[in-house]
Amino acid sequence: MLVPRCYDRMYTTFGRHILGHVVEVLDTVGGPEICASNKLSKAHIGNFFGCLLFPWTCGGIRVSGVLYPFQGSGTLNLDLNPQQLEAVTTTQGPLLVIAGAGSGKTRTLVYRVAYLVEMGVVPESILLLTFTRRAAEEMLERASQLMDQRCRSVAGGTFHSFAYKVLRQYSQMVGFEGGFSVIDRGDTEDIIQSVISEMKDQLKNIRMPRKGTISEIISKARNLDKPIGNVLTNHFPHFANLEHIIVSIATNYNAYKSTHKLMDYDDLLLYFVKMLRERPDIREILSSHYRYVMVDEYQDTNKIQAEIIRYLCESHRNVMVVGDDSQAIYAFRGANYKNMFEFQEYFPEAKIIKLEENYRSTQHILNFTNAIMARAINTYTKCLFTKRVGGIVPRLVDTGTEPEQAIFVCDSIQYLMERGVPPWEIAVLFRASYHSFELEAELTRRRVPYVKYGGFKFLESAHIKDLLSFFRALLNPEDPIALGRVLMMVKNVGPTRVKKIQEWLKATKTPITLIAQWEEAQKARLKDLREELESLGNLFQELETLVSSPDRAVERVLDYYLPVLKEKYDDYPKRQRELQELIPMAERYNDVASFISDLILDPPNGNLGNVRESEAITLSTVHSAKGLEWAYVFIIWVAEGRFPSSMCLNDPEELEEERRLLYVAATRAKDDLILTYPSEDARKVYGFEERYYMGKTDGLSSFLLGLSGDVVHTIRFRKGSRDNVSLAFEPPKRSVAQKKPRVEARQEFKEDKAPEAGDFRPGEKVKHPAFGVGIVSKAPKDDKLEVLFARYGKKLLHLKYSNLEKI
DNA sequence: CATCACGCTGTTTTT
DNA sequence: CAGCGTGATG
Repeated sequence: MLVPRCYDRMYTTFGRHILGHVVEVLDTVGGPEICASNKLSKAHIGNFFGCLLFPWTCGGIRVSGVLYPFQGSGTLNLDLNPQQLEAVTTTQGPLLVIAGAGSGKTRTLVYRVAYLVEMGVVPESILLLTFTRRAAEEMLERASQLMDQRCRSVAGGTFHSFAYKVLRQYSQMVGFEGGFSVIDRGDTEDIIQSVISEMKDQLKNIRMPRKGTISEIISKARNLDKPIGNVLTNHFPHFANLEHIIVSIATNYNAYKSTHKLMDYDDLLLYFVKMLRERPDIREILSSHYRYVMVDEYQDTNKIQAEIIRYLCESHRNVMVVGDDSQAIYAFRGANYKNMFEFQEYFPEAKIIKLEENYRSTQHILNFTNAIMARAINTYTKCLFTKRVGGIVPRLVDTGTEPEQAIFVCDSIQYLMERGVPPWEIAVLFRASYHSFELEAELTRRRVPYVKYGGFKFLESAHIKDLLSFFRALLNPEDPIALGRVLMMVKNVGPTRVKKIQEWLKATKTPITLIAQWEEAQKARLKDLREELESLGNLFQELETLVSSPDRAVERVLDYYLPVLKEKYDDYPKRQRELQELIPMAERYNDVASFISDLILDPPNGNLGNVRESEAITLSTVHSAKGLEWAYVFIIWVAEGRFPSSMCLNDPEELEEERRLLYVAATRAKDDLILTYPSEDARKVYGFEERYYMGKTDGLSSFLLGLSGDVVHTIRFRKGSRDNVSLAFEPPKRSVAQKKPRVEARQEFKEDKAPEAGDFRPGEKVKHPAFGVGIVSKAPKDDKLEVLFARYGKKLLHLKYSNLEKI
């Protein structure tokens, strides 16, 4: 007997797999014993619409071996809600999806890819544009698990990587006949530096902004599609008097790039859109190739990206954009969340779908985030709600000083891990990368492994740039910056000789391999120099034979470079290890050029491979945490001047973005959210801080002032009182007396023996130190076990980390 | 001509 | 604290 109310939850299970689970369908009604089960086959299901009807003809399903008769399946959270389903199945025409935090946006995109393929759309004609390439890869991976391997052929990536791909194909159309190389921000700054030194007679006695600031100004002007003067008055008023100088630096910078066949990140988009504007024929080719376009994180696209989308969809108008205006956090680099609303102007026939049910966080957390956003100046398009009950009210912890903040967070993390919370469910978020330095030191002292995301770039460290410049110089002999960097590594070669050598190379058209023939190096006095140049020439000669085996090329460069590295840095062992990480990365490529361009378009995150990710907690800037989630989230430094950043306090628009940033941070939390700030004067701790924050009031972030006690609980923490940590995590009603035996019981259990996989079977009742009583819902696999808890919902637990007890 | 030691300065977020 | 320019030294 079928229970009809389950229909709306079941009708979306259209594949053999639901998010990686093997699904079997039970033919008859009744208990597990009498259910005959059929493995779902393609034939059985037919197509998606066959699936829609499917539940009417069966008695229940079995998911990865666990039985879900229809009577109890209402809690099964593996499918789509009606809005998500509508977004998935609306494939024709423009579609705007406004998707709140944790509303299953990614799942919707994944299902939509799978659905399109299921409906017979050629995978190569689907284009999925995302914010990072990792996001695209993960979505396509999940879609492949849902459907089949065809989903891997879907075109996906960032706007920048897509632009690169297209521009390489049509490079002659944009005036780059022999192709081009992509440069990162570091290269940009190097070029600006050299442009400035060329212009230095014009610039004497002028106090110039730093090169990083100049490149920021130029980039912002281009991304906003506004003149430099405009950007200066709006964002850098103190440099407004330098307008004509910066404009001419920009002109020279652009000229430099085109003569040397270089494109920066902005160029990729700008040349792409320029080509689309001017060439209806190419528009038509692309538009007929990519028949279905999807864009994720649409609130963080800029005007140029929106224009690119319009051109790409010109003829078919099958475009779905997904975004959330309340999570727009990239205005500083020219993003324009108004694209979300302007979409309807260009696509008036667009269907609009809102996803407002949050599946991630507890209601307590949403109460908090809603309260933060309720005080925003702008009004946003949705309000989140959840069916998740239980959990605990977010805490705001005043930790006194910064060292105590680090101690509190470390104590808390250790407290949680001792109680079985796996490290990958814990994250510490902060506004700016350097905010975590103190915490990192404390974690290192206590040997708590962590992975840090955001801030410092692997690619920007000097040794990596050194290494890459060999390949740059190899691939693009017209790139004097890269070659210059290489030459500077040679002993007794400084800026002057670099310049002379480059001029000589150019004048005599000598290939780099014969660099040792440089006239001046023939002098007997400079024998050492000539030998150095000879070995450099040999290196390049060998590299030319290795262009199609990047891993061997990296090894060869390392042979040459490691001695230089040892000379240059005291901490060379660490740097050497990082460099060697590049070898396995290079192995995946067939040629050096694609290895290098991929590295630049999708730079790897900071710490590579030093810790096993499964052992490590996460530290991340809020920007880098976008789209991710953890059970326990700490947000540190919620202090005025840090979060919001002191740089944004004067501008209401920027302050508004800071607020959204805090919203993004808080909505990463599934079960528990803890905010911390040092209320006392932390300035005395660091001389450096003292100067910077002089005259500013630290103290609590204005975003958190005057929140009601229902929304957040305030706690004081001072060093040396670990009780405070338990206070922060345990409901106040529970007495200390009750708490103690629990801990002892756990220790006894530990002495016993570690639980084995075979000890737990689906359906058994277990007790978890932090989550309480639950029922095993999925058999152990790879030491992992899924348990359904009354208060916390489904949890994937690691047997090694969670002290589970059978009861 | 390269290199080193010194002191000053400005601190965000990223494809 | 690091990245920069400056001036002294080899």
